[in-house]
Amino acid sequence: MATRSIKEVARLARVSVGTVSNVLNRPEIVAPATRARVFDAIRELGFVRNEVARHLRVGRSRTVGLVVLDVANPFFADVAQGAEALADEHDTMVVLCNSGTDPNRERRHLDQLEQQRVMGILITPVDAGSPRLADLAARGTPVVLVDSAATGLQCSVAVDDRLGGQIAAAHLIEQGHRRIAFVGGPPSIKQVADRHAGAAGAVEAARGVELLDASMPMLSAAAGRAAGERVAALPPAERPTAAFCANDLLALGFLQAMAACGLRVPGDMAIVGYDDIDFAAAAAVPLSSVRQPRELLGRTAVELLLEEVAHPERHRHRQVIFQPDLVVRESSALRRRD
Amino acid sequence: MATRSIKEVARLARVSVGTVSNVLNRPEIVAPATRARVFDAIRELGFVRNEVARHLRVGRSRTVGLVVLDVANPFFADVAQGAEALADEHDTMVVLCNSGTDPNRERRHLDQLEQQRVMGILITPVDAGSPRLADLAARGTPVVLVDSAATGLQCSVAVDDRLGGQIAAAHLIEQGHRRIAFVGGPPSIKQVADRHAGAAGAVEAARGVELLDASMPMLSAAAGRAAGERVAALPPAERPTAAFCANDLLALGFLQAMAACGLRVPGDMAIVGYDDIDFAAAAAVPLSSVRQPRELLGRTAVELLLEEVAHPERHRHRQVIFQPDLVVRESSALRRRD
DNA sequence: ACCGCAGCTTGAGTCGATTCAAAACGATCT
DNA sequence: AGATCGTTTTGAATCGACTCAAGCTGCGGT
Repeated sequence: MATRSIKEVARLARVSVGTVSNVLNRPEIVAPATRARVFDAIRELGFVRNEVARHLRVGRSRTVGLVVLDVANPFFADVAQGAEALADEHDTMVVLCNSGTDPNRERRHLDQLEQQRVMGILITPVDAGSPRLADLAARGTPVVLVDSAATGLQCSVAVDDRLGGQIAAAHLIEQGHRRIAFVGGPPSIKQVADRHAGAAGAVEAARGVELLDASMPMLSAAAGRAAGERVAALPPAERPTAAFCANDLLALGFLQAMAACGLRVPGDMAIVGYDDIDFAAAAAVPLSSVRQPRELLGRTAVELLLEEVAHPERHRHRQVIFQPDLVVRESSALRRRD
Repeated sequence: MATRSIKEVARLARVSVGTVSNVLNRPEIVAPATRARVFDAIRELGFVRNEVARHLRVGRSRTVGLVVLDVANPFFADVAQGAEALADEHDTMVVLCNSGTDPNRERRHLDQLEQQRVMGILITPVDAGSPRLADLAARGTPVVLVDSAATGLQCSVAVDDRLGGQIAAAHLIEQGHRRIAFVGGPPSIKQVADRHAGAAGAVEAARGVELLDASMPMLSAAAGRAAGERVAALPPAERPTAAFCANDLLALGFLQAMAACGLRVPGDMAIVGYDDIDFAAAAAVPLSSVRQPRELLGRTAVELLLEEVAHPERHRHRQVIFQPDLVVRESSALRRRD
C-alpha cells in the first residue's frame, strides 16, 4: 500500500530531502547523529528507495539485458550464470529474455529493453545482420554480441564455430565415416552456419566424404528427433553412418530417434553434438560433443559491456574469440570394422 | 548517443509535448494531420519512449520479477516459459532472477525488484517462511509463491508435493523394494520437505519398509553424483535397492554414480526422479519421474498476479494446487526376483 | 568582537512523460 | 456579428530522487 518517499523520511527525521539523499548515497559526509536519525526514520517507515526515479535523474541504469535464443537450453542457462556472476560483483542486475529464435519476440524484447534504458544489451541474435542492433548502438544502448562474432560495429564474444565444426567433422572422418549428416537449425543463425561451414571444410579436405544436410527449423530435442526419424528412414545404402548436430539438444533428440528406430549408436550411427551441456554426458549413450567455455562467454560479455559503459569515448570495440574443444565419448567411439 | 525526448519531438512537429504524449497513448483523439506530423518527427529523430519516466509518472510498471532456485534446472526454464507466454499477452515483461538457493542472492534480487517497483514478484523461495516476503506484500508489491503453497498471506500455485512423494514411494514399494533412499536437498526448501513427508507417509503405511535419508545440501546433478557414491559405498546388505530423488537433476547425477560404481539400474538400484524434465527420458537409463505441469505453473502464477494487480481491493488470495502424476520408465521397471 | 574556514545542511531546479483544466479553434446556428 | 458547442491543442504541475550553489554553525585565531 503505502510506499514512502524520501520526502516523508525527511519530514520524520526533521531534515531536508537533500540530507536524506546524502545519507543514501554518501553517508560519510553526513554528521553521525543526523545519519542515525535518518536511518531510524527509514526503518520506521519501511522506506525503499525508488530506483525508477533515481534512474530517471542520474540517467544510468544498473541493469543489463541478456537476450538468448532459448532459456530451456542449458547452454544459455550457463552463459547466463556467468554473466550474472560478474554483473553481481558490479551491483548490476541481469534481466534474462528469451527470444525462442523468433525474430518478433526478439524485437519486442529489444524494444522493451531500450525503452527501459538498460545500461546495455547482451544478445545472441536470431539474425546478427539485423539493422535493429545497429540502431540500438547508434542511439546509445551498447550491444555485445554473445556467441557470435561481430564485424566491428560492436563488441562480441564468441567461440570459433568454424573450428568447432571442423574438429567435429574431422573426428568423424578419422573414425572412418564417409557419409555424414549435418543436423542444423535455422540458417539465419550464424552459429549454425559457421558450424556447418567448418564441417564442410573438413569434408572437402578429406577424400570421398559426403556431407548431407538434415537441418531442421528449430534447435530443440524435438527437432532432433524428427531429423533422426527422417535419416533413419533412408535406405541403408544411402543412410549416413554419422551425424554432427549443431547443438546437444538436437543430438539428444537424434539419439532418442535412433533408439526408437532400432539403430545402434555408435555402431549404426555415430553422433557428435555441440555445447557439451551437462546432460550430454548423462545421455543413454554418452554424447561426444564440442565444448565451449559457457560461463566464460557470459562473464566476458558483461566485462566488455561494463568496459564500454565506463569509458564510452575511448572505447574500441573488441571481438573476443575462444577456442572450442572436442570431448569424445561413447557416441562416436571407434567404429567396428565390418 | 543522442537519446531524444518527447520535447524534441514536439519542437520538430511544431506541437506541444502534451500532444506528442497523446499521440503516443491515445492517438485516436489527435487530429489525423497532427498525428502524422508527430509520427514523422518520431521517425526522423529515432525517438524511443523513456519507459522509466513514464513509469515514474504513472506509478505502474509493466514488468514482473520471477525468482527461481536454479536457472540451470530445466524445470524452472519451463516454468519461466509458461510465465512469459501469458505475460507477453499482457504486454508485460518477465525478468528472470536466479537465487541459486542462496538466501543472500535471493534477498538481493528481492531488494532490486522492489526498488525497481515491479508490478509484482513470482518466487520459488529458498525459505517460504522468510518475513521478507510478507514485508514486500505489506509495502505494496504483490507476491505469488510458485511451486510452494502459501498460508493465506499471498497467492500461490503449487503441485501437491506430498502426493508426489507418496506416489513415487508407493510405486517403489509396490515393485518390491524394502529399503529406499530419499535423496533430498536443503531442508529449508519446502518442496523437498513435502516430497520427503509424502514418501515417509507411504513408507509408514506399508509394512517393513525403511526410508533412509541421503540428502545433500544442493539440488544439482553434482550433488546427486555425490549422494550416489555415498550410497553405493554402503555394504550390500545395508544398501537400499531404490532411490527416490527430490528432483531430476539429483536423479541423473545419482544414475551416473551408479554406472560409475558398477551398479545396474534398475537391477541393483531402482531410481525415481521428480519434475520429469525432458532430459529424464533421454538418460542412460530412461528415468521414471513425477511429472508436474511446468508451463501451467508459470502461466497460472502470472494469471494470479495480474488478477491481484487489476483489482487490489476486492482481491482474495488464492492457493491453486495441481496434481502430479508418475511417469514410469525403465529406471524403476519391475524388479527381477532373485 | 570579528574574520575565516571547515563541516553540515538546505532547497530549488532537474530528469522525461503524463495529466488535465483551460484556451484556442472552427463550424453551425440565431 | 455574436453565441454555442464540440473538437483539438496547450502548458504548467507532477511523480521521486539527485545535485549543487548557497546558507548556516561553531570554533580557532587575532
